[in-house]
Amino acid sequence: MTERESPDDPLRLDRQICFPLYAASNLINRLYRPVLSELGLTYPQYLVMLALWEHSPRTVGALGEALYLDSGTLTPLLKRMEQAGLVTRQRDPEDERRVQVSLTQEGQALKARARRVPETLAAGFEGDPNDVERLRESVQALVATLARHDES
Amino acid sequence: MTERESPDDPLRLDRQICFPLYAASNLINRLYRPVLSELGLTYPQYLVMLALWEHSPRTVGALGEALYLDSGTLTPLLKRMEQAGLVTRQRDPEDERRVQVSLTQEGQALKARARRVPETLAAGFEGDPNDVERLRESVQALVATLARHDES
DNA sequence: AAGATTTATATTGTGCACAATATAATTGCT
DNA sequence: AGCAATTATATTGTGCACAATATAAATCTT
Repeated sequence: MTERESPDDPLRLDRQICFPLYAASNLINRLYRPVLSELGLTYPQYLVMLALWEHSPRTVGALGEALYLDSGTLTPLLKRMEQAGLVTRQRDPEDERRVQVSLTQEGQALKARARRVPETLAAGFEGDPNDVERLRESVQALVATLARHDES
Repeated sequence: MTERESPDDPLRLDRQICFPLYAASNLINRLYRPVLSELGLTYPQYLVMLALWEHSPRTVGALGEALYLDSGTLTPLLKRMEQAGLVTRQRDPEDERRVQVSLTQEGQALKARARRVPETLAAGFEGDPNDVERLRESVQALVATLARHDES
């Protein structure tokens, strides 16, 4: 049996800010999974599609900057999406180091089927939409801070 | 080129609540990694240690409930921690279905070396501690909601 | 008490996430 | 022009996360 009752121990699980963010991310992934699987997407693939629906084509690097991911994650993920017929990947003739990722017609068309995803999942978040909105802004601010520290 | 300027499109990346949580979780993992690697821990292993430092032994199921993880994630992770000499895993003689996970002396002793982890990483979060505290409570509340939906 | 049901953990297979490294193209320097 | 440094993506290897399934022990039912 380990020690009991240390309300001021900085190592208590419920005093960490990192843990609820980690748990929330896992739970969200689990919540989205069945909905997105009907579209043939995983959650990270859905994020790539959101980015491309806003602006296509984009380089691998631009996608990574938008999603805070690197090529080690994106390259195999994009290859699977290419296999699925959602995107094409081609070297930029202007700069052969770059790879341009473009939506296919099928990928563009998938947006129509995805339109109801946010409202479908809104139930899982419950509560006052204003609270959710404030939370989103707070976490966005935190992400900006963390990203700044990550670069340096 | 994809469509331009749709500020009210519910599929815009910056309107999602899920994405900043996902990004924050990844960035935190990245931030903790070098610090925890000096302790020989990954971030999920660190969470298991936090849970066990509060209360050991615990069953695999109890750990999973505390961390919102299932046996498919925990079993291999705990085996690696056993290999590292941090925990032991033994079937509960009272109920042979259960596996009790206990801290070893080495695992217990690691807590002393981990004490400075939270303050070491606090810099990455910056800002007013009160703001961070409020954010933690908001995300904890969200996790509770998501967990409730996850069960049903 | 025997069989059906439930519970707890383990296993298998897929897809991230990332550090470290490799490769090749571009840029900068002299 | 020639070569070093930088940049962009790909590859390799490790460790999660999870759905689906398997296995075995405990409980429930009659």
